[in-house]
Amino acid sequence: MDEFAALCGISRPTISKYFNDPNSVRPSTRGRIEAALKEYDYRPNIYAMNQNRRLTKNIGIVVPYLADPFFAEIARVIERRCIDAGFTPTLFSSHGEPGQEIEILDTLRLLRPAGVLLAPLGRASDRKHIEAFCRDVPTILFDSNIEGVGAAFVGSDNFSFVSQTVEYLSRTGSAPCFFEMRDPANPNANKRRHAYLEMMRRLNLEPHLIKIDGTGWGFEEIGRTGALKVLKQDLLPTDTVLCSNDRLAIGVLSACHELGIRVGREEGCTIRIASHDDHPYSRFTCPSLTTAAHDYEAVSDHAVETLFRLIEAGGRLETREETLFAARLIMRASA
Amino acid sequence: MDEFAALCGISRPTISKYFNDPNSVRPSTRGRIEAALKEYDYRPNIYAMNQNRRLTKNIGIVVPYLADPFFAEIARVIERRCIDAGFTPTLFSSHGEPGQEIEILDTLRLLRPAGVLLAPLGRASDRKHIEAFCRDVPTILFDSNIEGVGAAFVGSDNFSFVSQTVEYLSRTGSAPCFFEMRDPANPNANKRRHAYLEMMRRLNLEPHLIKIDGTGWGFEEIGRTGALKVLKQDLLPTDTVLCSNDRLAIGVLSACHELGIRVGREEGCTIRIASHDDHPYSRFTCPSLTTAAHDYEAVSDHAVETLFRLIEAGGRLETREETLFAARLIMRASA
DNA sequence: ATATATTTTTGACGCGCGTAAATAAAAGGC
DNA sequence: GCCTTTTATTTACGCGCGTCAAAAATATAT
Repeated sequence: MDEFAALCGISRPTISKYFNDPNSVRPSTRGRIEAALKEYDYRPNIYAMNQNRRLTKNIGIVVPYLADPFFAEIARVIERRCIDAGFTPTLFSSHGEPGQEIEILDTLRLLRPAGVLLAPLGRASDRKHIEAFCRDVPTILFDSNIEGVGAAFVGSDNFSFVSQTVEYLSRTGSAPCFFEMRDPANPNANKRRHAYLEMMRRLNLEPHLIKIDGTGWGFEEIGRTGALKVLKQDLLPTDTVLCSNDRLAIGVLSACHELGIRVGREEGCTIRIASHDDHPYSRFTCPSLTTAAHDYEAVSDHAVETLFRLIEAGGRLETREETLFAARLIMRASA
Repeated sequence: MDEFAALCGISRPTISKYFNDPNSVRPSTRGRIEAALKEYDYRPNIYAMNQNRRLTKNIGIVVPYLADPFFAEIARVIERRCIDAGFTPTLFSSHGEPGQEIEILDTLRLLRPAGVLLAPLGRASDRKHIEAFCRDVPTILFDSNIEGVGAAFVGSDNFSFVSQTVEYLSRTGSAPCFFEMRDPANPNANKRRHAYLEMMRRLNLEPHLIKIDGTGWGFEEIGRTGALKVLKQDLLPTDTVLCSNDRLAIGVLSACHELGIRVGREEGCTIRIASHDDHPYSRFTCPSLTTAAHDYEAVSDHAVETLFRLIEAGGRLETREETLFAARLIMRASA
């Protein structure tokens, strides 16, 4: 920066000022700087800038598992929003490991981020550690909530998801059973089960929970194995299956195909399958998957906007906001 | 660090030395530091460390499109390897945009990475810019090659992929036509087309290329739309389709299902579909997808190991190495 | 105990930048 | 042209650490 300042014949502090806000210097000065900029392609070192700045332009984005296209997609949208707003996002994935999540938060502190958008692992998360982090760094939780932690939570309204699918399925055919992992790591899964039970109660229908075994993030395989077992033993209490999430449903569809069971609402189909999330691939499954869609855009936008508000407010909001977006039922071929 | 040094009653340079290599200090000193470490959970600021270090422990990982599970998966494996080797990887996605790729490389310089693992966008990449980057930063290209750029390239042998699928398909049924995008962004796609043509020549079979329109990274949708058009107009020259990659194939499968065309090698199926990549979802498609698998592990491991060698060698290798790993044919239900 | 080798400490400088206060220069108004 | 306001410069310090050279302390060998 010293060299560059010399090259444009302007003092370094003025250059520094320019990079913090191009409009804070006189137009003539700005012109000279920008002319020199074209010639000598200099750019300030953002990591050195962050060392002394009162407030950096860094934003941390943390997702639990990036190899899940759902998170990959939401991360992509959020990243873009941050860049467009003049921030420098850095993306981290916990890769499903609580240890990694802790490590990431510890590293993130050193970046001195203006704010963080955190989608926690869920039940596996170290609550105390995340709490401590949120006390020091302005943080918005998204996707999965941890009660009372972070300045705000932005996510989807699980009841809205399940109520729509249950209502639709039971209106157009037999009432659904609920297909889920026995021990789901994600708190949304529990909320969805409760929503299912509540909806069935309201509709005066008998609920059936099918809990399958399996751990980790390989949901498709877990769903497939679980479905094979259930289907082979003919344990399905109804011909309509509502899966907790699309990735499980993808596995169930695969199992059905393997067993020659035709899925859908067409003539000749013996089972209907629906699910939740509107996973990027759910429109390409065979048959395409009837599901309840997240309002990706709304969740991303609102999470980012809330973070910006939080940053501008100096890192504190008056009350902890919880914003939930309703789902949109997507009727496709599977149910 | 000053404070922490005072707390353990040891000088700051010694602490600094400890963090660079715990074994470089006397065991008794090390013991005292580690005891204090437990008590006062201090950790050095990696971004400040990187400012003066001769060689940082940073590694940059750049992929073209993280919402593609193929890259998400490979990034996950590579990240893990780097962490295990004591490095600090930072992951970036170009999100399919050449501008982003340039931006990422420019930002990456500032991190002063010891090395970079770069999977370029391909044809859309700004070759000059990447070349300039590689001159300054030790870089290994992976997945898609840019001739002569970077210290080495690690990828898969496209001929091995296509030769195996073509051989298998033509041996077990009618010879395949080749289904691809008209204007693929990825150089591997071109290599695969050439491999297809060459294999058909060797087997003395007539080649058929089916080129479909579409741009961007939404390959499934492109494949689906293209296949719908081709199938509806009955333009398929043979009952066996070899897709350039699995994501296109997922779209083709979806189109077939939509049109009631049964896919597979079983009785009653009218079309066979095979593909390349062994995408994480290809085992869950309906029917499951016959494909040629990347040796993910080998590519990841070798890329990382080559980078470590490059770093230890001071950033230069004697000659530019190109390592290609053979594919493994995965026979599933679709062909 | 002495000499030698090893480790640690001290002190000082640098990385690339932000920031604050005092001073100097330029712009605008009359 | 002079005065006031705005903007730019100078100077100096700080961030959290690496690194180097010289001096001091400690360990090892004899």
